[in-house]
Amino acid sequence: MIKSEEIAKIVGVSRSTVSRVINNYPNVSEDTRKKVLEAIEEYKYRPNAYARTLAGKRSETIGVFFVIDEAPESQRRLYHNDFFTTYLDAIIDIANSKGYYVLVQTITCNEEYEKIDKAFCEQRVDGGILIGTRKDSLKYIRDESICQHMVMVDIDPELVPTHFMEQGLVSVINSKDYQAVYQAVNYLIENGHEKIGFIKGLEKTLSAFTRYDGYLAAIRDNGLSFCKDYILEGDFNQEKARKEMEKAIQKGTLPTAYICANDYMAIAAIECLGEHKIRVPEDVSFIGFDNTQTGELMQPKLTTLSPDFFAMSKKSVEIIHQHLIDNKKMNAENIFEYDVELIKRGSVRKIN
Amino acid sequence: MIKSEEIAKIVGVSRSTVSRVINNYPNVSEDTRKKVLEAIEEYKYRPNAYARTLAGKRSETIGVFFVIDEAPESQRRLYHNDFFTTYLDAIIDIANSKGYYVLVQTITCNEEYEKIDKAFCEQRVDGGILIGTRKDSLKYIRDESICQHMVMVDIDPELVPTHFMEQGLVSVINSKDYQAVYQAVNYLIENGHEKIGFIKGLEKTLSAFTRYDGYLAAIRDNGLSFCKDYILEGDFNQEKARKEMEKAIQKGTLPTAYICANDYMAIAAIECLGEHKIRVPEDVSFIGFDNTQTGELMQPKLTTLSPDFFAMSKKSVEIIHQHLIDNKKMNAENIFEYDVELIKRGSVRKIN
DNA sequence: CTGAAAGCGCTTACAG
DNA sequence: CTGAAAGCGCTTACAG
Repeated sequence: MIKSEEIAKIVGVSRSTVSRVINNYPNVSEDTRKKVLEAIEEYKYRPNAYARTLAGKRSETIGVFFVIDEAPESQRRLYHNDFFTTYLDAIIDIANSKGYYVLVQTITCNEEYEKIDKAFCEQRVDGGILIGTRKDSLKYIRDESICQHMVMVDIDPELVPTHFMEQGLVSVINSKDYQAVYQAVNYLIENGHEKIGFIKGLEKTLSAFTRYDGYLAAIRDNGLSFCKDYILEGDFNQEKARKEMEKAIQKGTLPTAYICANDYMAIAAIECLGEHKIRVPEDVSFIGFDNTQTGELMQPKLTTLSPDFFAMSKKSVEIIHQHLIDNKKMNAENIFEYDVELIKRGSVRKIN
Repeated sequence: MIKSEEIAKIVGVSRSTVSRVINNYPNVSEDTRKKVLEAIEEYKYRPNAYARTLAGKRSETIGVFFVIDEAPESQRRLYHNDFFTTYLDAIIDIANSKGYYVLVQTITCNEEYEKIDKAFCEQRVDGGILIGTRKDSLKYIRDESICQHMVMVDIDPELVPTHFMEQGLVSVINSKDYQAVYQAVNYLIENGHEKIGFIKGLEKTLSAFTRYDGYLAAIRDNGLSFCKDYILEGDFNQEKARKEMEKAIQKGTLPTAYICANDYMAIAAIECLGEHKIRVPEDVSFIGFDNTQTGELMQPKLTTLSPDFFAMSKKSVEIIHQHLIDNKKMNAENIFEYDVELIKRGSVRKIN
């Protein structure tokens, strides 16, 4: 591997000058710059990233940390989650296109929040994106270290310590889940539904809470009576949703429509109903959340709430990029909320 | 951020000794080791990864390079591909559990193969996994640089230059797609099918070629006559599969069963048939490839060929891990092939 | 078992 | 506009 000193020797300049050319500094004569550039090209010289970083440059790397609850033996932990994969995909694309490397890590238990600190302390990453944040995430993050360029997705801004926010060290990106579900309830009401149920997500997450909250508010504001039997517990996974639906069927306490905290649970619930010859949307209508591919391919196609994952992940990268470029902290404006679209398909029926 | 020199001062030893403790070298007295460890713990000292690498240690990072054809604007490039996401997920999990970091990059055109070189040259990665390799990939990789610890997934070993293989620098991991499709054809024949069609994958990839090859061989070996009309062109994506199926329907040249180079195309084709009131499996039987979640959730559930992605990606990481630990090259044994399982579900019908 | 010194390959003030 | 020197925070022979 050729190094800057050798390039310098070849061209007949000092290492400093080679460095200036590499870093595109202005104080180099055009003639010298050209010669150096040619040598670099000819000898395929590539500056050692680690030496550069040690000497004061950035690592040009963004860390992506996924908080995952499932056991490490599970073969489909990231994969299983459309939210994660869409997000990760977009982050990689956008970060790559801006010249950043992406370092991905999973966090599967509280001790592993340590990994975030570690990545920052070891200077492996310039900024980080924390995804799938649990409510209690923040207390596992040390004040001093992490507080550089951090974007948190799906976390209640209230939970971010004030000094983090004030110093503009942490940004928060959320989708407007409350409004989304509120709108979904209204849509069902417009279609004649009055008995509207809800399948809940994993309690610990903001989105689970907010989605349910939107449901409750909409029910109340529309003067519908709250019925406990219409609420099914859930954790975003299919298994639990299926069991809860099974119970509801046995009890015979089905509403005419369900809103589900995600598509996967909707799909599982619909399957379960199908096994009992209860049909969607003829007997029960369904609205999911996340706009997964499967929801689009199934029959009937699943009506769902679609967050703009791409815009959100793009924003995540851009925030870090801006921080790094300007080398300054965020302004007051460090909470971003994105609209969620109601995608009307075949799983909701108009009733009388 | 505290550094080794300060730890040394606190404990009253030299930096060398601190370094020995960090690296778990044997030549340190138990007493000293203990004291150093305590100071490290107390002051939350973390060695700077970049300094360590520069001084001769490994970067402890594995690069994952995805070759993707779709345009950068596409919002579901990685995500869209179950093969990629499953693979990536498993790699991250396994690599993380062994203490490696994972750097992910996408390669969307020939020029971007450069990225692999760059990551290695800049010493950002110790080893690499190249996924979704096209037939002509290898010529874009420079001999000298890349030739360290590289695992290639889904590439014809014949195409790897002999000196790469001989020096044990590159390993190849494939699934037994030929045998898989061969078996699938037999399964269809057992179920009474004689008119068996095939929807092809993207020509440039090994798996597309091998899967089709397995089909051709099985047709021939079973004495069935090859019918050109039964073969639909494809590129692993739904759009093309749908169009081709539409054409076949218009021509009226449908076989009684199709094997598809992946599940996505099967799903698209089935949808297309459905729009023409042609039912699966009543009128046409289907076998997919990849065992996607969608295939499992649709009605009827898709019969499919399921590669062991998890085992394959695990092996990828383990190979690199072994290389790095032993610091030696691979033996003659550097081609690995994994069985593919036929998962029998509802999309194949027994006919007379 | 331990320490002083050189070195990893860059960047960055400092001088000129 | 350019170069010599110091420094980034580690590791690794070398001596003892």
